[in-house]
Amino acid sequence: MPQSTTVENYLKAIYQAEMAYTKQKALVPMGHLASSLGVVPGTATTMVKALDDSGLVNYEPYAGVRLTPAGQKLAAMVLRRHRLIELFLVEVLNMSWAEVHEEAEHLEHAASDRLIDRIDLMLGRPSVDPHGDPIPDPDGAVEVPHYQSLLTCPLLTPVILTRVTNQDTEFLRFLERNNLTPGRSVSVEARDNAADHVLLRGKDDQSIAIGMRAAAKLLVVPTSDDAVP
Amino acid sequence: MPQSTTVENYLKAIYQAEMAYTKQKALVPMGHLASSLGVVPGTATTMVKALDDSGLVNYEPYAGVRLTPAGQKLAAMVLRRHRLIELFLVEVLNMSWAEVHEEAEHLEHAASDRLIDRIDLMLGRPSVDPHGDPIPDPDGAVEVPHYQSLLTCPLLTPVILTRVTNQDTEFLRFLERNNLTPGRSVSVEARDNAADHVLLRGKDDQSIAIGMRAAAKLLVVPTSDDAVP
DNA sequence: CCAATTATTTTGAATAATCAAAAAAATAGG
DNA sequence: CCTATTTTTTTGATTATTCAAAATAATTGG
Repeated sequence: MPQSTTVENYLKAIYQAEMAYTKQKALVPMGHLASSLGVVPGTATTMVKALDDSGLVNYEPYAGVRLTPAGQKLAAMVLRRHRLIELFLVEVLNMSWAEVHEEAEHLEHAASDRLIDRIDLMLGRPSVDPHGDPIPDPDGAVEVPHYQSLLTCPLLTPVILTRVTNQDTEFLRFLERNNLTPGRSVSVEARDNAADHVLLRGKDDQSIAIGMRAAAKLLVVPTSDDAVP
Repeated sequence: MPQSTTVENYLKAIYQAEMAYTKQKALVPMGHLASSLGVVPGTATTMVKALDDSGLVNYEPYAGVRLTPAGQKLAAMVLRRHRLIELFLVEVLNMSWAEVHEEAEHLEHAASDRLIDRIDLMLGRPSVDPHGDPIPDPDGAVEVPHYQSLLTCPLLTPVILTRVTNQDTEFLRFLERNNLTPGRSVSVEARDNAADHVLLRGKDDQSIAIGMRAAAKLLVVPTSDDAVP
């Protein structure tokens, strides 16, 4: 039987690809899965066939993979552990926002349900992690609000940074240095497709240019969204 | 290259066998190592030969293994992580004294040095874990006081329970139910070799009989040991 | 000190996860 | 609708870890 850490990593990668890469419709291509796991394509094929045999995914040769309900549940539990651990490390152990992802990447496979429940309780059953990623509930349910990004939000209008969909430590450190962390208010001064940049201005009136690739990873909500009267 | 979790478990087992089983003199026999790791003897032989090649142990065929200084250091780090994690789970997350061993058994391989240092700091650089086991310092140094056990301490004299050298969950739960946790005061009323039991009386004046095997695992210090005047 | 027992090592095989590189299938552009 | 390119799968090996069982060495009690 396969080792659970490996299975968990495959399921997590497929889950995240289903979320981000394709918009719920299509299958996840083998090539994408392989590269996101850092293995050669042949390895992914072999493993995915084994996961199919275990009933965790549906594998369609030459087309791609998709999680079964059982696979979705397991993947959501891995993400739940990961995100609760991240928040715990930041809130309770004062670890750096930029570095907890790496740590959680290992701990997510070692923490028991009992421990995760303690953490969940201690943090007050939180719904998002320090990067704004939603924390699946114990049944695997997640609500994923439809956010705009710094690439799509209106110009010259203050918005609140709400979620960062990139866990690269260097990138997070850059954001931290420039006060671009969840909860902060910013507005987009200008976008320039040719220059491939987005010009931001924060509350501190400092102006920063970031690339469009990066801007797409920063999700926002309108300021004063006292919607639903 | 071998996977670190496996190596860590072998080194830890050898380290603990060197401590407990033999009193620093002899080599750890393969049979003992194999059974404490739950593998067949042949597996232990194979693995130990690989560890020897890595310079972590000295293996003497038909005689046994011993850790090299490098192996000792690594083993001490595993134990340091394990014990700090146990204490953290009890102190900060309010987990049960009897159950944290199992949890730490997994987390010890996943926690980074940075995390362990945060935990160490938060707990005030503690020197013992919830079972009274000493926590190695970051250089691998441990001070192991010479304790008496409930099998060797004087009769009818109050002593303080200081360390429990058995991590079996059922056993720990039994101790917890009977108020036999570190810090408690007890005295040995009687010992009966034929009956294989030791009769204890706690502060609450309840009397409990435990087997001699068990009594040997409960280490104690004399009450009011204001030694060193 | 030798036979019987016990401990250890060796051998051969299995499983999990991976890679490199060859083969096959799918896709895209003229 | 074919060829060139890209993607995926297959094949053959490799490494880490393990077991079962045979072979060998060590020990122990007459």
